[in-house]
Amino acid sequence: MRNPSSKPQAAAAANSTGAGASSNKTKVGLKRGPWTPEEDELLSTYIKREGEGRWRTLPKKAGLLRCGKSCRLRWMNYLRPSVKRGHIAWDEEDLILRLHRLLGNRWSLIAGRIPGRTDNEIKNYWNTHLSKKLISQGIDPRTHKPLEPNYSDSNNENKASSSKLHHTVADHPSSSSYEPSAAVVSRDASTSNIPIDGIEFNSDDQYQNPETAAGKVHVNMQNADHEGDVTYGMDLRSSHEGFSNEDDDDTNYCTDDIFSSFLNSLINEDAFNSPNLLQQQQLQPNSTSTATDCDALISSTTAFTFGPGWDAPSVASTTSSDHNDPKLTNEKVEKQF
DNA sequence: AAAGGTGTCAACCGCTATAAA
DNA sequence: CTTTATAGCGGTTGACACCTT
Repeated sequence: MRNPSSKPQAAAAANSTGAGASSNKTKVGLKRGPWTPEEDELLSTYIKREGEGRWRTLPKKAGLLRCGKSCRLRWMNYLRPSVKRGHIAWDEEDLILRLHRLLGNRWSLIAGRIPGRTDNEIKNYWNTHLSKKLISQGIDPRTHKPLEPNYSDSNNENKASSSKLHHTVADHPSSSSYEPSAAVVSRDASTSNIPIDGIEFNSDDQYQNPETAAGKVHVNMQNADHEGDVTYGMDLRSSHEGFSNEDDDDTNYCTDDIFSSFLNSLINEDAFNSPNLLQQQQLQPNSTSTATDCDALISSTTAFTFGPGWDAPSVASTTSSDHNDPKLTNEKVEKQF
């Protein structure tokens, strides 16, 4: 991994306009591009003294020639003490895979479940590593379903002709159909026994595609008014400090808690290793079984009228189509309840 | 060794949601 | 109700490092 500090210094020397600075809407007098150590110091010092927030006025007060948005991003993604940098461990990778399958490209939500990691980092990691990894294993990174047989080949051809493959592949996979045949794909060197939700690693250290894995859980998360959309009945807004929100009122706290439990349950292999769990719970709605995360799952699915019709892959599928509809933000999803 | 291709990641953009005035 | 400010999100870009030929 490159030394993050090297780039800003080089860029500062070159007075670079910075990455992604393609727009001609550059605001006069505002610096853009990579941050210098001096700017980092100014921002850190100011925020430690005055706290976060008021990003619009912050640059001026802190003596920075940056827009507030840029300051916020720099703080959130790089300077915050809680930001963990460095290689993403295999267990984190597992978690990202699971969460992505559940949530799609909800990077902030995913990041909120992985302490110290930022949405930007996870997004980058997904685009540069995981999507390619899944493709190489014959899995559509958007739907987490098996790719069509020729996908890989045609993809490789594209790879040869496009240096931006990791963008185009992630955003526009061509697979619209697939054969739900035994798509047992090999996993890399990791020795994890932790099954991804619905994806179970077998004794050969391979994971089985959710479509073929036993114990497929169906939870109806579709809303009649938004067929195909994912509708979570909880506060989906992420917090980079995990999932705490000090401003939450009781209701929000409750829903956030439920959502956390719900996600935990989905992530937790128990929920998927017990395919009859939902059914059992529904048959015994007054059951006083032990209060576990699975209970939270059940209660949340009941509370938010999730019927037995949702399967995790379809969530990934539908959510991935969501990003063609940017209006369906987390907040919007939340509001649907 | 040089040139061109590819991968990575920080930073940008446009957009939406929410709260406050 | 409208406007404005703020916060936050996902997608995209481009500089730089590394790899391959």
